[in-house]
Order: sequence, then structure tokens, then C-alpha cells
Amino acid sequence: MREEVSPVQREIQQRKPFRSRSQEGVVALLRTADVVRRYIGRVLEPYGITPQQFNVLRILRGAGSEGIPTLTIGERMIEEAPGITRLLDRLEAKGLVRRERCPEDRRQVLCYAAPAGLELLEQIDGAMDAADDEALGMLSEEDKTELIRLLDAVRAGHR
Amino acid sequence: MREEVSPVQREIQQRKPFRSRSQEGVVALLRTADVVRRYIGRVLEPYGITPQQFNVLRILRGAGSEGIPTLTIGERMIEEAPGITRLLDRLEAKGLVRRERCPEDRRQVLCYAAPAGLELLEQIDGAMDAADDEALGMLSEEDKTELIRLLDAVRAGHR
DNA sequence: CGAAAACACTTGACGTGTCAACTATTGATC
DNA sequence: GATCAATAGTTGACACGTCAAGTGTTTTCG
Repeated sequence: MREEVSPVQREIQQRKPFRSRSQEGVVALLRTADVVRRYIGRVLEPYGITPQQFNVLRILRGAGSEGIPTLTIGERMIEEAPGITRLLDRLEAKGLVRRERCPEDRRQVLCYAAPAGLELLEQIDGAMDAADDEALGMLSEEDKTELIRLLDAVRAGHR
Repeated sequence: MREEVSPVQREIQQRKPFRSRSQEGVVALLRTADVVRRYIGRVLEPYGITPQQFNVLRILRGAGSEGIPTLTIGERMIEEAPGITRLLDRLEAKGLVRRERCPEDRRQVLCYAAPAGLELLEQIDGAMDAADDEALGMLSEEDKTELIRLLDAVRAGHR
């Protein structure tokens, strides 16, 4: 029975085998997400926008003309508020986003996608659809479904 | 036939369904990795070290007394050199790492885990094993194996 | 009603990731 | 053997991400 060496193990040039499936899984998950994140980043680069900024813009587009408060954006991404504030600062500086205090509750700041932001999104949409397919293109539809199921289960376990 | 709403979709409070399995998969992958990354980060926090720093230390421990050049560390993580240089700067400042120019090839900088770094790692090892198990604890061994297989396939496709 | 608690951010400090440009060496070549 | 390309790192500028603390605004409640 010969020694099996997993792909992840080879990648990180590790001599010792993983202590458990769990350890190998965590490493594989984090490394794979990094690879995909970078890939998406490169696709977005020509449009002068980062993955996070793109994400926020998509959320704002989804919110429509009603706008959406800063913290709500943070919930839909996974991030804490401080990051969102500054992300919006940069998007606003680029003219892709508009913000204004909510009249009903002056603690809140409502955020909207500016026209320029919506236009940019439309330019990107096609490329991003292609990028998503490309990113997981090596998996069959069944594999994708299975991957999604497993990932959903992992997140569900964290609460 | 009723409308199915995926967990990811619910999480990001998205009204429109995903355009494709690929899109849903990419979102699930990135979100799940974020969740796990944060979890690992919280486990490490009491030890005054970040996930990346822990990662580098483990790599240095693996390299042993021969040391390992800066760029090689970068290859085993996925990062670019600049990040590694500064990561090492901080670890050296904490006394967890030692660096010196390689006499054979003075362009290289050999890095070693300092004794304090090795001690810290030993203190953490147990907690990290437990954390890995906890992170994927909701999956059966078969599910973990399947997840690893799918993730390996995704990374293999990116090259 | 008025003080205290709860909210919704915002700001500051720091760790990390990326790219581009720069320095120091080493290797390759005519 | 001097020149030029390739290496190995470092540095600067900027986008995030996190935590802790600070600023207004409601809410809650005695």
C-alpha cells in the first residue's frame, strides 16, 4: 500500500500528512477560495473596481430606489460596519454611489447606486457571468450542486 | 412546483435567483471560506497571533534548521512576496522568527522559526486541531472527503 | 419628562493583500 | 570579462478587514 499524497499537500509542499480530514478540508477550502477570489479580482480589474466594491454595487442595485442603510449592506456581505463605511466612501468618491441621511431615523444613512454605478454594473454583468462559469467550469452540474450543498452545511454549522 | 430558495440566497437576502449553479457556487465558496477564516482567527486571537502569521510559523517549523527563503514561503501560502516580507517583519519584531542573508546566494534571505516561535506553535497545536474539527464538524468523514475532492478539482482547473 | 441604554454609524490604529518600481546579486552571453 | 537579463527582496501607495472608542439619535423606562 503506497503513500497517498493529496493535492493540497503537494501544493504546500508539506512532508507530514494532514492530521485529519478536517484539517485538510479547512486548508483546501481557504486555498480554493483564495484562488477564486483572485480570479474574480482579475476579471474586475479592467473595470477599475474591486470585488468588494462590485459586491456592494450589486447589493445597492438590488435595493433599488428605496436605498438601503449602511449596516444592512454589511449584513449581506459578511463584514463589519467600519469596512462598509470606507468602502462606500471610495465608491461615492468615484461617483458610483449616493448617500444621504434617512429623514425618518437620522441615525441611518441610506445608500443608493448612482446612475454611473448602474451603468458600470451593466457593462460588467456579462463578463461576471462568464467568470463564474469559468471559475467552476471544471465541475459538472451535479458536482456544483454537491459542492454547494456541502458548503451550505458548513456555514449552517457555524451558528 | 414551488419556488426553491437556496440558503445562500436567503443569507444575502437576494430576491432574484442565482443566474447559474456556477454563480451560486462561487458565492457559497467565498462566503463559507470567510466564515471559516474568521472562526480560525478567533481561535488564534488569544495567542496574539493572526492566521497568516500562524501559517508562516508552521511553514518555518516544517523547514526546520535549514531555514527557507522568503519567496519560497510565499509559494506555499498563495501570496505575493511583498506581503511575506512584511509578515516576517512583524514576526521578527515579536521575536518569533529569525532572518539572515544566505551566504551562498546573497540575494536570498533565509528565515527560521525562533525558539519562542516554536514554543508558541506547540501551545497552539492542540487548539488548532480542535478548531479544524470544529470548523467542519457538521460534515461526515465521507462528506469531508467529497468536499476536498471538489475543492481540489476547482483549484486544479485554475492553471 | 429626563436619564440611561440601545442604535447606527464613523474614526483611528493596525495587519494584510496587490501592483509597480527600485536595489542588490547572480547568471548568461558575446 | 564587461554587459545585460533574470532573481530575490524591499519599499511605496492603496484597498480591505478587524477591533476599540467616539458621535449623534432614538428608545426605553422609572
